[in-house]
Amino acid sequence: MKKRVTMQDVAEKAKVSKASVSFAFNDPSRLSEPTLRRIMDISQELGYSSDPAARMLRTRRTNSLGILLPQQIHTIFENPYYNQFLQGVGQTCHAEGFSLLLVPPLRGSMLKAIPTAAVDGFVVSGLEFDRGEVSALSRRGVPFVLVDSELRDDVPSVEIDDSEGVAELVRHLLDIGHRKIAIVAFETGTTGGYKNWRGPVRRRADGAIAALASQGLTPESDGISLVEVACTRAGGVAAFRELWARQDRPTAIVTFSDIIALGVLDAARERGVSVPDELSVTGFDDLPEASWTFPALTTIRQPIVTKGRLAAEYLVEAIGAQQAPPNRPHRRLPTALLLRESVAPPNANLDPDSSRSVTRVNE
Amino acid sequence: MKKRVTMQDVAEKAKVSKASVSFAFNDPSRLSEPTLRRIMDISQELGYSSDPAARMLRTRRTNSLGILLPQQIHTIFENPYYNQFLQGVGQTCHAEGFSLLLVPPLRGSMLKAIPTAAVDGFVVSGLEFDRGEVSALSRRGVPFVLVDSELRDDVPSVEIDDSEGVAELVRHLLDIGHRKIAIVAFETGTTGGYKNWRGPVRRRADGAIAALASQGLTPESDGISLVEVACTRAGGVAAFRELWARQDRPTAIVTFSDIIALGVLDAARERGVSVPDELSVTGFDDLPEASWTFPALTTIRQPIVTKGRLAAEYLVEAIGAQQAPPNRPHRRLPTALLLRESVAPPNANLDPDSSRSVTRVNE
DNA sequence: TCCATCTAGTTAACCGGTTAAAGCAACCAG
DNA sequence: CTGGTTGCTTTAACCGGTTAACTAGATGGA
Repeated sequence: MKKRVTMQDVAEKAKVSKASVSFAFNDPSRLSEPTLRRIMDISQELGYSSDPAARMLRTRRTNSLGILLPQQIHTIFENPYYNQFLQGVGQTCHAEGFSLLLVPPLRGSMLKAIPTAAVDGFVVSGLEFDRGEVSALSRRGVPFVLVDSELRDDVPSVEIDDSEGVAELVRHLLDIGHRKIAIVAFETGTTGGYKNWRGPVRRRADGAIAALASQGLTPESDGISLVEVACTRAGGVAAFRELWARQDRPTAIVTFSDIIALGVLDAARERGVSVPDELSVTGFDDLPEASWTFPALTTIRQPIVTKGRLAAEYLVEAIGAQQAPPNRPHRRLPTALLLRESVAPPNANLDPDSSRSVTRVNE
Repeated sequence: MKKRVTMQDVAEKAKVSKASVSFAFNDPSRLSEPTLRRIMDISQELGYSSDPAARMLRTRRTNSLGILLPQQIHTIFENPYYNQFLQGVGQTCHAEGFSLLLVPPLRGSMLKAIPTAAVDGFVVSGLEFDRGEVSALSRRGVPFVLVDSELRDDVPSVEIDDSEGVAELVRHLLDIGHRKIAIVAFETGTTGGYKNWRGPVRRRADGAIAALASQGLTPESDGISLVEVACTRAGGVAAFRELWARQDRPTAIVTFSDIIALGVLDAARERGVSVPDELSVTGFDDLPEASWTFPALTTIRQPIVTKGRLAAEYLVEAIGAQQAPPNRPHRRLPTALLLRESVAPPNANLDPDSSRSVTRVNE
């Protein structure tokens, strides 16, 4: 158990000041050739390695970005959405030379994790509503960018047009004749039904409700229902079973995540229900899996990788400009409706033509 | 642009010492009720948030683990292997309350990234041979665990039995009659053919060669070949095309990664080559995708999640014991041969019985 | 000769927390 | 009255780098 080697140790042995040792590593041109060589040799000999914490304290730079996450890390990696999102953030990290710190909730709270992370800024994911996080982030004194949570006008954010994405899909279902539509959201940790939903789920539900309204339908109308389940394949299985057990079965199930939709497909297949002949199913995200399944999933594509990349770019920009308040803090990315095989008109035999893949893009 | 609020500011306004402010946050029981309340109120009012760098410098703790990676972050997230591995590491982070810092190479070098990362220890992945990294890590003064690189006896590592895994597979292929076997490795950045391969690829190749030897075959024998491609689906496609263009086509392609194997399956299907009737294909890893494809992939399962979890647990243990040298630094995990549909005897019609899934476990 | 300039280095003040040790008052037991 | 104990708070020494400002000596042009 030997003592750590510090800059002071090197300086003494090389008979120079601490400053010179610092220059040797950070600005070698300020030293003469022999001095530089001596310092480097002695650093090598003593096994010197500089202390990141000390450097960070003095320079106020860490060279890492933080991602504030709503769930524990191992859960995040089970979710293909985050895989894509982190790819995008990773692109920016690479381009700008940052490391990436994954910051899960500390003792169950995102709030508590904020003051302890040594980062130059935060990308905040999954903040559905503000329990004090925004204020804690401001205190913290580093820039931050919210993703999928346009909570306040004065806080930068990157998001997608959840509402219009779902609205477009639901309009399509209505157009081809569906009138018994079940909406399957993922849980937001609220109680009291869809009226208390928050964040992206709320916006998606709003889009669906708006589209339904154009046909005079409401969430309370016969045949329409809104339920919530865990955002997992198992959640999708549960959703299908619940909906199929009802008197008034839906002809279309609109889920707010491809993962849930895959679970619905699993359960339907298990039950011998043919998709899309007896039931249409839709997803959200366009994960890679969505196009591999049988039948291929009709879904709302969102540019997840781009979202991650842009959020991080935005953040890096704010870090560079030491305080310059961004003048247009919100950035909204479009979605695209991908029509694949899992949707057909209700009670129709499978029309071969309907299985072509068609794309429509918003905006 | 306002100045940062420090502990000193709070202390002055509350008419107490810096130490009391520190106690208010870290050990409130040391303060009287009114003082504590006053300090907390004023912290709130001024918007105080403690500085992680300063705390880290003084306490010598960061509460984060580092993962030293061989590629840029966005590339890592494209690789399902790392997805699983990070899940495992994430489990330990959760259990032990750590954040996770992803540390990609800095200006192309893992070596340069080591001194700048503020972490309590490193899990090192993909270090195929030592260009000074081990020594830099020692200097750095934090514990570290190598994964899949048993480089030195005195450095802790977690790995799998690559050699025996592949040997078992190749023995099986030989048993069922294959004599024309192509081995497809992924690139290790070396030149000069298989004799210069390093790391896991080297060990896997050694296993294959040992198994071949039991039938009097060598890498130079007719029908046997060892090639290397990128560890991507596209790499697998390229490998199939090259091998299939030869005079002496293999009856079995043994790849060192499921990703490559999937590419081989893609290319074979495109070419109208039936697997396993005309060609047997095998992978390595048992990624989730391996069991979904048609035909399901015969592969060597390795416990990736467990490997990540154990490496991190090992690291946390070393961090806790401030210097205690671990007495058994190497941990080797077993592989399992999973026989699925992509393998059959050469030139045989598909035997229905051979498509059952069978498992054999080493050791 | 004198002053400006350049080179190679030094000095010392930070950065913002933590914590061992000490101080001080009040209380208590002998 | 004395010495010990308890409860609350302060003092001051760190942790290990970075960097603005300064010095000393050499060079050089007028």
